[in-house]
Amino acid sequence: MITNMNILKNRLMEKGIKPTFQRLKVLEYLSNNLKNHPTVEMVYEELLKEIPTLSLTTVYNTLNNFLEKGLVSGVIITGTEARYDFDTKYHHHFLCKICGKIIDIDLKCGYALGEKRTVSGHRIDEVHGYFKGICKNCYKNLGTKPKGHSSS
Amino acid sequence: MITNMNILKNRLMEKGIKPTFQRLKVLEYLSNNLKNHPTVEMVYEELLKEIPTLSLTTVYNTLNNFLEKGLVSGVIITGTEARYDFDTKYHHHFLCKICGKIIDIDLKCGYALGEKRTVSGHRIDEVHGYFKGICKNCYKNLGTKPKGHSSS
DNA sequence: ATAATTATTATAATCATTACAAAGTAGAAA
DNA sequence: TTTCTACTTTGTAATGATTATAATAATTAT
Repeated sequence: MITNMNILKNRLMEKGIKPTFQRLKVLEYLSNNLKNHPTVEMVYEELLKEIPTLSLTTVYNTLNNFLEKGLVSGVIITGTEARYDFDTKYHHHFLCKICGKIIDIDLKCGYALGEKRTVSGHRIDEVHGYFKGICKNCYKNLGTKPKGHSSS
Repeated sequence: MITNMNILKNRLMEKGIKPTFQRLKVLEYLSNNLKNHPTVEMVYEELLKEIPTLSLTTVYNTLNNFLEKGLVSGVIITGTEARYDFDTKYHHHFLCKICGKIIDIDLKCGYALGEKRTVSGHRIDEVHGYFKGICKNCYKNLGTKPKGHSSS
């Protein structure tokens, strides 16, 4: 257990969110999956084991609520589904095209760090940045597993 | 007419794409809308005026084809729909929460410019970055139009 | 011209997300 | 405790973007 329930409860209340059981559980799941950038489905499937009556709508509502209140941050990277991050500190992401893993990236850049307030004169409210490519680990294994010696 | 048909035709052929009428028209539309970051729907609706038999599927197929061949770049920024950019030079975007306009942003950053080949040891294939906020113009007009003096 | 390949079209299917209304829950007022 | 009210959760249906599929059309090679 990385973070205990009382701390999570306080985090909710600080943001003016009533700490219901479902909300606590969603937040708990996110806090225990800091590196996974979970999708709505991932949160739902996992919590369903503990809360068999849980509704997918509740997970959507809860995550949207958290997002609005700045309790979590959203990661749009695959284009097909939203992902959520317990870590709200400014950071970027790297999506590996092979293993599908999403890796946190810290850049020493005033924009990436959220230090700059404007860009080209426009007021910045959110900064999003991501890379797509092949992660260190998959790249290393590329030579190891030949792609097959089918034809030619 | 920013770019003429022959140049566009050559661009298609260079990338190994057969220059059909529909493909040329889609590419022409993108080249004439460099600053609009059009959605599939925008391309479809506009071209339908010239090509009444055009299918939405063709626009999807064509844009995906262009994307794979690196003829255009994709912009995922609103989260609800894909947008396309004739300009494949590395650049970032700014989405104004008020007017909805997407503005091109050039950052003097090795990552943003696509100069760096790796980040944290991972091989970079694509770089995506965007800001959300209030654009210069909308911000200026904020004071001008009070939001109403309803209650309180 | 005929066959083979590729492109386009139309329709249906899919998938993530949102809308909506019913049912449940918790706390305040009586 | 009971009742009232507001908010939460739930389940189902609707939406909207995108993809799959199969039929038709056009192009290229034989």
